[in-house]
Amino acid sequence: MPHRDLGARSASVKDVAAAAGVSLGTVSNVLNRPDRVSPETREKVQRAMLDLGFVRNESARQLRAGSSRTLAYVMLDAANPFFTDVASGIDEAAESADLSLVLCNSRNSAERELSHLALLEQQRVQGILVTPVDPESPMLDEVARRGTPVVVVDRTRADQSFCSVAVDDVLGGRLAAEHLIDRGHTRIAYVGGPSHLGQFRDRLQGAREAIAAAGMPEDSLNLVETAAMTVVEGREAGSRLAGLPARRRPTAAFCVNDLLALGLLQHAITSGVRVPEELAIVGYDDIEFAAAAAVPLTSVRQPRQLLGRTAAELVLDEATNAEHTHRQVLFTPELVARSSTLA
Amino acid sequence: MPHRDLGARSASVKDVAAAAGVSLGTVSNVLNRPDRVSPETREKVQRAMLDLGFVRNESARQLRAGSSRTLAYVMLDAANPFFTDVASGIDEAAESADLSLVLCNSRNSAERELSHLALLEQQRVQGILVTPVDPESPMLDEVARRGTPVVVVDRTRADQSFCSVAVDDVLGGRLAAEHLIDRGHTRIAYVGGPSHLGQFRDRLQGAREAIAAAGMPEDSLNLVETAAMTVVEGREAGSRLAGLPARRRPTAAFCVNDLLALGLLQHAITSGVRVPEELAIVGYDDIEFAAAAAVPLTSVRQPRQLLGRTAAELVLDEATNAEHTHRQVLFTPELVARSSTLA
DNA sequence: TTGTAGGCGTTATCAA
DNA sequence: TTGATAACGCCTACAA
Repeated sequence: MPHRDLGARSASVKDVAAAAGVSLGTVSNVLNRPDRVSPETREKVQRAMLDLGFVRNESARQLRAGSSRTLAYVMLDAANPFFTDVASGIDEAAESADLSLVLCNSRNSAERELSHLALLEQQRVQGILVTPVDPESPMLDEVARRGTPVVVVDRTRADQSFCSVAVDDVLGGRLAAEHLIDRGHTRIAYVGGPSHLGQFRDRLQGAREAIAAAGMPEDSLNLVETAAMTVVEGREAGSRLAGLPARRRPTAAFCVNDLLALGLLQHAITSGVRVPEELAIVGYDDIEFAAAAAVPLTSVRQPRQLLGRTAAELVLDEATNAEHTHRQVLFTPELVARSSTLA
Repeated sequence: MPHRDLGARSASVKDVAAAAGVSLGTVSNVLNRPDRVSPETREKVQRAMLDLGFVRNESARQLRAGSSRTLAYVMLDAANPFFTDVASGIDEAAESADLSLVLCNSRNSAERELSHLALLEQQRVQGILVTPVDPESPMLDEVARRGTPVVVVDRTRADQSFCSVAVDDVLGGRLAAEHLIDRGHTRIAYVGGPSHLGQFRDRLQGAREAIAAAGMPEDSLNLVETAAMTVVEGREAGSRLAGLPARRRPTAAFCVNDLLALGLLQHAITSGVRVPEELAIVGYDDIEFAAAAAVPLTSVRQPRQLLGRTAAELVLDEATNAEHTHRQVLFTPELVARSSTLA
């Protein structure tokens, strides 16, 4: 004795028409051009819709229309506040354009990313924003080639076959390292990974440039590679640093993102290492929690919301403007100095 | 001179059939029952699909099939790590069931929530998980009545007309207050808001029960109402507390969530108030950043991922099992004591 | 193994 | 103002 009709197909315009005693076309008119139908009929039809619990079938609608009213953002890691801020920037822009935004989380898995992209493409979304696991993934090209606008967010591609919005990571790395050098540090850890990530490499390059410009030896920079950019990995990196003999131990650490920096900071504090006196720490992203940390974190700020908003605008342009040309927007990061580097 | 055909309709099975020189049914077979078609034909068809950049039209597919393969979670605030953890629990369960999860963010706006719900309903998603702005919203009933399974996450309803998963907030409030009472505090601030939120009220009730059980006067609890549960509001609450004359100023604060607690902590630190000596702080949720805070935060932990996973299982049961009956699952919170309350 | 036909629900066109 | 009809793209019987 089932409690509920599982297969109960919901009412269609046809059912509504029958119930209201009008034709199917009239119902459609009530929905789409209410002014073309007399008040009484309109009311009768609306009454029937209510009674039957009529819900427009978006699939049918879209099939007919050919395109949807939604935008999608495939996030790399929804648990990282950086990306949720980017998403909120996108959301804003989507709302202004009267589109709704759906979020998909690839959780750092290329496979999940792939299946999300495939589904979104099949759903004929207006455009896809994506922070890809691997920006060089050929899937991105395929999706774009088949006609869905794709914009790469917070990453760049070697070629210029996409619109992208990103922040100058080399500059950001340079700013962070210069700041530490200015404060007199000569042994600096560079904490992050995995090392194949573009951000890891770019920020490292910037840091190296700063080291070189200061006339310091290359090995002033001590690489501490992590498996991921999470708080847990940051703590782990902390214990690795602590394991070094004091004379070789860095007096400062530049972390590729704030989650790592927070983990590192946490390790330092629980093991009695004073920050910044014994270990200065610079993070990256300036997420909200950076300022609220044990020791407020010096960090490299990126314009997160702006990043998202701009990406959304680009994808909309690509979706609606036949004259669209790809653009690679590069924003400038900014160092925010706080106690974690200021004695 | 357009660079691109905007309206270019993408290839359909019919086009593929024509290109491959087979019938439409064969193409469909290649897609859905590849074994029923000879290897050569199959290859020919696949070649054509590749050449034409064929992408299945999910709308058409769904229209035919009647239902989609996606689950949706309408989040209250994607910027709150608590909810992203819940989301990841849902995601896990969805993945096991071979459904894909889309996330929508209502950003605390009833209006946005409404439009997301409407669209999801029209899209005939398999089920909707939602942490509503207002659990009593009639829209939830309507959606459910029209046939889309709806599960309320991290909230409860007065009636039992939905499946819901939540955590015992009264108990959580009691645990937090008892902990502070045990540590000898007699003037405790209760920080949170807006005050109409169920969580605000339930946790407050729990705190009051603890106060009463300890034989303390009711006004041992000092309400500090905030406009939202964010870090910024927490800071603001801090300055309000600081404004009280010392003899009336609470020596401890119980914050309705960790974001508030982090903001409060941040204010305390920058204004030289020692935590926990001068002000003990308890948060709620035990988000990852709580342990990494300036002073590691005592907090009431909720089983976030489990919450999500359970909610997903309930909605799937409702979607597939005709014998389904609504259940209200209530999990038990747990106090995690850290330095912010331990001198 | 392959081809043909009908229908899913909506919308728009056209005729009444 | 209202009603009939065709089409969107896919899938599945059923027929060849």
